[in-house]
Amino acid sequence: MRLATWNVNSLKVRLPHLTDWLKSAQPDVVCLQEIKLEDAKFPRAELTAAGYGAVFSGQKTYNGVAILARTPLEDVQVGIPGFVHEHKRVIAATIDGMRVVCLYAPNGQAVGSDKFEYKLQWYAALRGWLKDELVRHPNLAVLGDMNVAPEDRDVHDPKAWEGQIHVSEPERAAFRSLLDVGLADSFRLFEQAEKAFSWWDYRMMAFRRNAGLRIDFVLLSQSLVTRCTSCNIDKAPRKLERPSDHTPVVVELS
DNA sequence: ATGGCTACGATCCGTAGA
Repeated sequence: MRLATWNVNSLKVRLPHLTDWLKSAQPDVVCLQEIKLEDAKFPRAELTAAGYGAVFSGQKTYNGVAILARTPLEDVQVGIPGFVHEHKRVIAATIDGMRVVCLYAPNGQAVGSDKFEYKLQWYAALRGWLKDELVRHPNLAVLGDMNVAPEDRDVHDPKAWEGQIHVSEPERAAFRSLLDVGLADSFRLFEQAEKAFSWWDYRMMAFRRNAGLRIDFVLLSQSLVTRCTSCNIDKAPRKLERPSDHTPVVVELS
């Protein structure tokens, strides 16, 4: 079974990239972030033609998440229970007996800003919910754009980024709190090349310089860790014309 | 040199992203 996450930065613009990628990468489940469209404009027909069912929670202009799957998506939940979700950042569904959670974490803008505080509150609520989800669903996969680079090796220039948004200690502690409840960063279960990132700024030729961050993740519960045989970042879509600034992260489960 | 792209919805610039 192949699971993937991809922040597409507008599903409307990236739909051709996505359908091409589904054909070549052949994932069974795909979590999408920043689809940036209202539910009424979700391209259901195109994805059905590609062989995927979908559940989604969208809004105009900003945010929006979706889960695509080749098999039925059941027990769909939108948002974190008890947390006001005026931003569409969370959707979960059960697929083949596995609970799949798709996340788009708040950006946070700048350390100390109101948006930063919101990001930390969102993470605290998320941690509490995932702790309960792990009890209910031993087979739990949490995929998405977490907007945190958890360690210095996930940052192209740790000195330049020190203390900045995405790498500040409160954000890293928030990310680690997800691991503490019983999830593993699947990417680090395996030997990986140095300077492996999942996002590069559109500016400053950042992709060409590999000036990126690793902020997109597939987190797995212990029972799924034992089935995980690989985790890879697929840089190919970032080389296309008009790419998303993020690339897919792909996990194989036996 | 704090900008530099990109997407969006509103116009022909502002907001947001990371």
